[in-house]
Amino acid sequence: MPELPEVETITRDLKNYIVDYTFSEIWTDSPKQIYPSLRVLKTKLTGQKITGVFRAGKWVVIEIANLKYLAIHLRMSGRLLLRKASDIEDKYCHLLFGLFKDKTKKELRFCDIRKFGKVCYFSDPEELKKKIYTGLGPEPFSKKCNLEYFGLILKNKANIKTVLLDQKLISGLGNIYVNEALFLAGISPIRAAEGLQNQEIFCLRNSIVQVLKKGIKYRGASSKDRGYVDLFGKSGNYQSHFLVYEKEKKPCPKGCGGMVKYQKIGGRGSFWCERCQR
DNA sequence: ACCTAAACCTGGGCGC
DNA sequence: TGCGCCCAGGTTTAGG
Repeated sequence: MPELPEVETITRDLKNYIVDYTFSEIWTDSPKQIYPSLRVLKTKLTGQKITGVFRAGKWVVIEIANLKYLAIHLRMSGRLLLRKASDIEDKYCHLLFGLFKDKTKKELRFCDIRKFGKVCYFSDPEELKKKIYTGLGPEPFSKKCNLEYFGLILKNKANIKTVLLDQKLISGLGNIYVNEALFLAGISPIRAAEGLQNQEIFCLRNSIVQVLKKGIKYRGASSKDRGYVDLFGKSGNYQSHFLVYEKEKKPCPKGCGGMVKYQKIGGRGSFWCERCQR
């Protein structure tokens, strides 16, 4: 259930803790989640050094010596945990990478109750581009994601919420942060994107940047038992700052006297205040 | 071309 | 205690 801030938190920690480590043994009990195969992963990664880690939308990308890549998508229930080899087993661990640097050993464990997550090996930057970046719109914090671009993607008959969740148009937003951003911007999730005024587009863009930054500041949202935790198994704290998400029937935090409404929109749970969000 | 629903999976929580 | 049903923050695919 990780969205941009959760993936960003994991990525930053990975960058600090696994760069310069070398892959040793690799184990899985869920080969379906691996692209192209466990065999390729073992052949191509064993003995290779990690040179960098970065995020692309909701993907964690681990860069390996000679421009090879390991791209990981956590989908709904995926977790990445960095453990000592001697640490007790993690529940629902389906893929495990042994790592070492000099005499220090670690384990990068990919855990995933629902097995929706994906771990992909790409043999060059071209393949990474083709398989990952082609499906991703610009990063919300990037220069490319300016007002002009927002105006462009919002020329869309679909409702605003569906547009913002579309990774091809803008990458990294998920259900939580869209709910929160629309509340901040005072825009109803059921509005058609194409009906937004310039002032509203301006406000929406600012709100998106604001909620994402706040999400990163609090190291992500861990609102459900089986939800997101960071690389060390620790919960984030953004859920304590939710304004409308999971606040059904609670008073509107703007104090308008209305109540937070819940309804499914495009199959996704949506929370908003009908008085403040038009 | 477009939108919706189902599928991918599992386990926790709820009502009976 | 146990069964059946519903739910989940993501994404893809099948069907209308």
